[in-house]
Amino acid sequence: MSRPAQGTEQYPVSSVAPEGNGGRECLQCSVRHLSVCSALSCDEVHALEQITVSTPVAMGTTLARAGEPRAYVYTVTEGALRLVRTLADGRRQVNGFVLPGDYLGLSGSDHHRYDIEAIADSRVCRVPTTQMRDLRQRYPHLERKLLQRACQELDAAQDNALALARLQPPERLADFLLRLAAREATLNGRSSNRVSLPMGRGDIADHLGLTMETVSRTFTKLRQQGLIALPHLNVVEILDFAELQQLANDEF
Amino acid sequence: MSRPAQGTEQYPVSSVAPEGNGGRECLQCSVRHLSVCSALSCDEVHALEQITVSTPVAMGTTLARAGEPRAYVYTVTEGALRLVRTLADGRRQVNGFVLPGDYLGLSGSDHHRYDIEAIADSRVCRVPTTQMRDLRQRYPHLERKLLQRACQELDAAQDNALALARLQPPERLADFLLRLAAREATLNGRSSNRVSLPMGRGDIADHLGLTMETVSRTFTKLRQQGLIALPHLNVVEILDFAELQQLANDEF
DNA sequence: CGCTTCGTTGATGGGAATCAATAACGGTGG
DNA sequence: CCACCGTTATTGATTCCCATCAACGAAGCG
Repeated sequence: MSRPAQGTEQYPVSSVAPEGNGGRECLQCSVRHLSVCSALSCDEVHALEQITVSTPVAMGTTLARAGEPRAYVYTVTEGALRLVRTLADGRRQVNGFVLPGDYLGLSGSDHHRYDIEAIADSRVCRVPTTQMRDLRQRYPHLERKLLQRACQELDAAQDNALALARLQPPERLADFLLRLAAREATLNGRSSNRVSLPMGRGDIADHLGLTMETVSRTFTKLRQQGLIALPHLNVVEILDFAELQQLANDEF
Repeated sequence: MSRPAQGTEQYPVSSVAPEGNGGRECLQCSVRHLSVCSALSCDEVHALEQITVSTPVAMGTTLARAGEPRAYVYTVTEGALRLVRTLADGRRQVNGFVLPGDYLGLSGSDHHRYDIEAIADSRVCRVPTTQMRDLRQRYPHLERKLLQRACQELDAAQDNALALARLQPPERLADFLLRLAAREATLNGRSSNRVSLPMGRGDIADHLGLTMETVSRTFTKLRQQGLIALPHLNVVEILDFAELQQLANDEF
């Protein structure tokens, strides 16, 4: 069940230190993950802190199920989750992967539209939707940040649609890897050629609209072409960034 | 060129009547198309009105091109437009169709990400992005409405991604037709079995990630199955709503 | 060390893309 | 009103690629 007692996280230390209990240790996530630090005053951050609950989520756990009322919004501080939709006949779509820094709660529906499943031991910050609503009304800055974020996600969703509609398997995979790399880069502050894949091949397939076999073959192909290396199953090393970008039609 | 001098539009009449010039005749679109009538005060509506310019856009005209700076946001009051992205090798994606009531301007980028092309003689209301920014800051209601709209579009974009990733051609087309029908229904206030298709087969194909031939064949198939009829090329009559919904995996 | 799960590789078939030809539509001018 | 033409849509024949089915191999875990 893994409550990883690690000290490796390197958040920027805030003036209010975490105190180790659930209700307190999440100031960082509020600041970091809603990206509101520049927009919120000290009072406002305190208000956020009051209603934020940091929760560990073990790998394999389902945080929410499609159709359930959306009682909470979340920000993710550790680990990785997937957003899954399953059709009646078993066809599966992974709409996206939720990584540290991501906000879960931008939806027009008051019910969950996806299963939210932890694919690694994770930690999320939980805020009741009702309180989030109050908070948004109280702090226009917050609403502005959320709108900005929603617009960015909209752009990303549209890029994804292009990939699904018109790109070939190798192009899709290249696009996917580059996006992952970009996310890791912004998250860590530094760019690296190594990208970790917390998700399995099947998840990648269901995200890219392919089968697991095709994903596997495509990995092999990219490896044989010298674009990437696979030092471990879940680690990709990007060998030829430029070529990969060209393959992914990265002209934007 | 077509400046359709028609009197068929049936907007709810507001207290400030249109005066026929460009700067004035767009109160309706502000009210109707940003869906802010319930949120804005009279003063606020006047402020919107001041900076709104209604413009005719002839069929075939390109309103904006991908890569250009986003100088304006738009609301559409008449006609239909398409959002198009074209890859270097000619592959095309139609990200969506913009119909009366839609808002064009939710993007995290300060450059256009799509070509915006009129597929019918249209009319749009134009607001400079700078002024829109001011307005949003002044009226939190407006920002709230925009966030809500962004969330709805996000949901729609994700539904679309599911269709592209996992649905078969007949399912995709069924989904597409039902969505069009739903939009027309909310727009007209009444539901109808007749859906008009302002876009050509090629546009539908590039929207659904198929070829024009497959779209055509799929129309035929649905017609032969008795789910739809095609009284004209650009009009679909939905004969079996329930069956069509089931085909589209409309369980949401 | 054996088991189970997950990933890779191979062989085959189906379905959409492609290429090609015909048919329907819409606008124009006689 | 109708004949003509360009465009768009439909239908047909073929090809190719991905999904499917199946077997093998690798990795994590007890």
